[in-house]
Amino acid sequence: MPLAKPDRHTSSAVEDYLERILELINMKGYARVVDIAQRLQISKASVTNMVQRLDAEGLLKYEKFRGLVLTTAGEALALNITRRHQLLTDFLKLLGLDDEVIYHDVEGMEHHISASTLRAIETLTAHLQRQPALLAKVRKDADER
Amino acid sequence: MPLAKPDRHTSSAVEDYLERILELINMKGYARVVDIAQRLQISKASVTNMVQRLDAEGLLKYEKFRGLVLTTAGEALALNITRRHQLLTDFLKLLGLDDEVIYHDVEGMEHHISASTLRAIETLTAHLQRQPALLAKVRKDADER
DNA sequence: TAACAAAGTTAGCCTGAGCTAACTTTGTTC
DNA sequence: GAACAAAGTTAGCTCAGGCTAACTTTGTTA
Repeated sequence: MPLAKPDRHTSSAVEDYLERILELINMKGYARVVDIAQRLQISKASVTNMVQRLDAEGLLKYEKFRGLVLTTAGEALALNITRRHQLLTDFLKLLGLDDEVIYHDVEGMEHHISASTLRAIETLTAHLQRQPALLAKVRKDADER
Repeated sequence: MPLAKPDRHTSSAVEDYLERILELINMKGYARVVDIAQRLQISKASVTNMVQRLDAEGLLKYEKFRGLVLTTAGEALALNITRRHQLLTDFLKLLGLDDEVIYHDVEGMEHHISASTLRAIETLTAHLQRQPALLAKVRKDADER
C-alpha cells in the first residue's frame, strides 16, 4: 500500500495559500490564521476551512487553536511556487514593467506555467541579463507604443 | 442613463468560450453548441447555459435552437483574447518549447496577462526574432538542464 | 410523411471557494 | 482571577461553472 494518496492536483487557491504561509513563516517564524486572511484578502473563516483541508491533504499539520506547520510535502510545494513566482517576477522586471503590474500578472500566471516553460524563461532571463543594449531597446520600444 | 452595463469583469471561462466560438466561426462560418462543447471538452448542457448567459451579457445574440452570432462587443473581446493567445504562443515557440506544452501553458496564462505585459512580450519577441544566435544559445541551454 | 438520430434544452444536482453571524478559545491586563 | 479583546471556529449561506438524465426540436432519409 502506498504511503500517500496520489492525485497531486493542487488548485490555484491551494498554491496561493501555501505561498503566503511560507512567506509568513519566513518573515515571522509562524503563520497565524488572521495574517493569512489579511494577506490573501479573505475572511478568517475561509482560512480556517482551507487550513483544515490542507491538513487532511497532508500539506500541513494543524491543531485547532494552536497553529500550523508545513509538512515536508507542503514545504516542497510552497518552495516550488515561490520559485516560480520569483523567476517570473525577475523576467518581467527585466522588461521594465511596473511593479504593481508585475505582481498582478505573476500572481495570475504562476499557477499555469509548466516546468519546461519555466526553465526556458529562466534561461532566457539569464541570457538577457548579459545583453543590456538589447534590453534597453526592448524597454524603449515597448514603452513608446 | 448609460447604454450598456459597466462591470466588464469577464472570467476565464467566458474568455475561453468566446475564443472557441470565434475560432469556430472563422473555420466553418458558424458555431454550434455541440462543437463548442467538444472543443472545450464539456457537456452540451453547460454550453447552452453559458451561451444564454453570454446573450444576457450582450456578448452574443442567441436564439434557442437556431444558433448564435457574436455582437460587436463579443467579437472585440474574442479578438483580443485570440491576439493574446497568438502572441504568447509566438513567444514560447521562439524558446523552442514543445507544442503541447505551449498550448497548455498559454491556455492557462492568457487570462491573467495585462495589456502592458503583453506589449512588452510582443516587443521582446520581435527583437529576439532578429537575434538567432542568442536564441540558439537559450534553446540549447534550456534543453540541456 | 413517418420515424429515427442528432442537436439542443431543461431541471436538478454537485463541488470549490468564498462569505457573514454567532459562538468559543486564548491571552492580557487590572 | 475576572473581564475584555483578539484570534479562531462553526454553521449555514452564495455563486460560478461544471455534471447527468430526461425531454424537445430539428433535419434526414426510407
